[in-house]
This record gives sequence, structure tokens and C-alpha cells, in this order.
Amino acid sequence: MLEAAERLFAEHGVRNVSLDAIAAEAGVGKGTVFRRFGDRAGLSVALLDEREQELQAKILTGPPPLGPGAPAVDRVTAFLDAYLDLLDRHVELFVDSENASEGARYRIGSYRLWHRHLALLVEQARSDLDADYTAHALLAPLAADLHHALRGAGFELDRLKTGLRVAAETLLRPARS
Amino acid sequence: MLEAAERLFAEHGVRNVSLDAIAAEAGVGKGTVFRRFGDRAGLSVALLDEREQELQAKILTGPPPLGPGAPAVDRVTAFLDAYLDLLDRHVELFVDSENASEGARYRIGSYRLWHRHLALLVEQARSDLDADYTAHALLAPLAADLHHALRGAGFELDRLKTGLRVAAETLLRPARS
DNA sequence: GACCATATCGGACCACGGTCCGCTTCGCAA
DNA sequence: TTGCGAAGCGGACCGTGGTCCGATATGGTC
Repeated sequence: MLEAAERLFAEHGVRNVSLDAIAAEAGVGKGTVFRRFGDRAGLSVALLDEREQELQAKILTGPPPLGPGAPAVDRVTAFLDAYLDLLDRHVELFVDSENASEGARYRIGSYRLWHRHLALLVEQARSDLDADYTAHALLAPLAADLHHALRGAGFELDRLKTGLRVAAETLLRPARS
Repeated sequence: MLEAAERLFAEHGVRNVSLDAIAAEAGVGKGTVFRRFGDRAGLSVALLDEREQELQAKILTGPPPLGPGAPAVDRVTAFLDAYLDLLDRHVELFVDSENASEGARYRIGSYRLWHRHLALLVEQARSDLDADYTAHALLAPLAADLHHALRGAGFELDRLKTGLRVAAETLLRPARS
């Protein structure tokens, strides 16, 4: 079923595949698709999960600077960099999963994880900031929609990476007394 | 027609009003609505435009710090503050206009204006940054979806304002040599 | 006033996401 | 082997956003 979706997505582009088509391709009824995934976003999320879990593992237990052991600021920039790579490789899927239903992005489990991760690091780097909010603000430029739009407008991936890294470093470098 | 939409939106909530209903309320056919506004987002954009133009005017010709005359950093934070007020007052409408079709937010005229405005100020405050990208990054936390989600999660408006202002100030305060 | 060309309009129509309910199928007990 | 309850399934169905084309109004010309 996920394979069927993956095949059709690859062939026709994510946005041009209806759930009917996926159900047909998988040889099941539409109801079954919905029972399994809840809604359209759920399907995309499921497809992304495998890829995201890889990054999650690296963050939690991998080697620095992505994993534990490096200074907080470095871990943040390493994460942003890695996420942008992931995002860029699967933009369409991300757009689908984040945009399918209102506020979907912020309800997804992985968003929560990224947020907790960043909030923790922000707290370490700059305990004077509102870590909770700042983590959201750092994630905001990673919105799939924005990324898609910027890439479509001619921004190269490296430019986005650099811009975001510089901003994050500036923001999180400990305040001078 | 805009009045009809406004009335129904106010009564039933933006998301619960179908375009059929608006067309009926306005006493015209659905086709007419679409010819005039293109799509659902177009309607919301039209309704927001009046409100946004007020802010646009203040930015371009009003008194400092929103208008010209104040230091760039102050103008940026004044803008973010004012925008958050506007956004908070019309969240539903903003969500509708930004989320209705993929990438809609970044195609809208007013987004372009906000972006140009910020890019100019960023360039003044920190010419070493990628002003174009940084302006997008500053606008990212103003996404209606995020705002809606955060408010729904218990964040007070003032907290969001403060968090964003502090971040913007930190980011744009001229780098020490 | 009669005629026609053109612009504007309205609502039937389509595809899609999402729901729902009747039917099948399966596991188990007698 | 048969009977029965439960669980899982499928596709008919609904509301919505968006398209499209036939009908209608408009206004210009003889």
C-alpha cells in the first residue's frame, strides 16, 4: 500500500495522485486507506517517517555535532543543515503532509520532537531567551511551503543553508556582557 | 458580495462557509464569485486587503518607528509588532488566505511588499547578511498557521511579540567588531 | 426599432477528500 | 461441520472547490 503510493507519487508527482488512484493501485478500497492513515496527510507522514527516523536517531544517539557531545549552537546548526537536506530531497512529500489539513504540521509527532530538541539546545545556549518560542521560530523557516517557493524562485539550497545557519549562530551565540 | 462573505464569515466562522453559500447569500452564481476572485484564497485576500493597506500606508509614509526616520532595527521590530496585532485580529482569514492553495502566501502581493520592506531594512542594519533570505526568515514565524497553532496551544500574544522582537533585535543588532 | 456581436453571468458538472454502513470473512465454540 | 459474533473491508455516497459552456444581457449600428 505504501509501495503503491510511492510508485504513483514517483510517476505522476505527489499532488497529481488521488487517494482513489492509490487505493486502486494497491488493490484495496478507499475506506481501507483512510482507516489506516486517517487522512491524506497521514499517508505522506507515513512515507516520510522512515526517512525522518534516520535523522531522529542521529540526533539522539549519533556522533557530534548532530548527536550529543558538541556545543549547543553547533548542534542546532548541524540539525538545521541536515533537516534542510532532508526537506529538499522530499519537498513535495513534505508540502503534502504539512499542507493537507489546517495546522497539520504542528500536530505531527516529528515536529514535536524537532521542537523539543531545539528548545533544549536553545535553553543551553541562551537561557535568557524564551526557548520554547524560539524553537518554533527556528523551525518556521523550515516550512515546506516556504522552501518550495524559495527553491522555485531560484534560491540555491546552499544559499538557504548558509542564510539560516548564520541567522541561528547570530541568534544563539551567548550574549556579550 | 464582499459584504455577504463578511457577514457569513462572522456568523459561522471562516472555515465553515462554502463558496456556494456566499454566492447564494450575495444573490449571484458561483461562477461569478470565481471570475471575480480566482479562488477561495482570493476572496480572503480581498477581505484582508483593506486592513493590510492601512499598515502598508503607515510603513511607507507614517510616523516613525513604523514609518521612515527611525533606525532600521526599530523599524523592523515595530513592523513585526504591528503585523502580529493584525494577524492576531484576523487569524482565521489569514489562515484561509495563506493555506487555501499551495504556496499561496508567497504569491500574494502584500507578502512581496512586506518582504521588500524587511529586506531593505535588513540590508541597512546588517549589510553582511543575505538580506533577501533573512527577510523571508523573519516573515516565516508570522505564518498564519503557526500563529493559530501557538495561540491555540496557550501562547499569549504578548509572549509571541516579545519572543520575536528579541530574536529580531539580536539578529539585526550590528555585529561587534 | 430591429438586428447582431460581444461581454457577462449562472448553475450544471466534475474530481477529489472524507464518511459511513452493509457485507464478507474469519475465529471459535458446540 | 455448522452456527454465530466480531472485526475488517470496500465502495456508494456526500459536500466542496473549481471549470465550463449555454443563456442572457448590453450596447452599438443601420
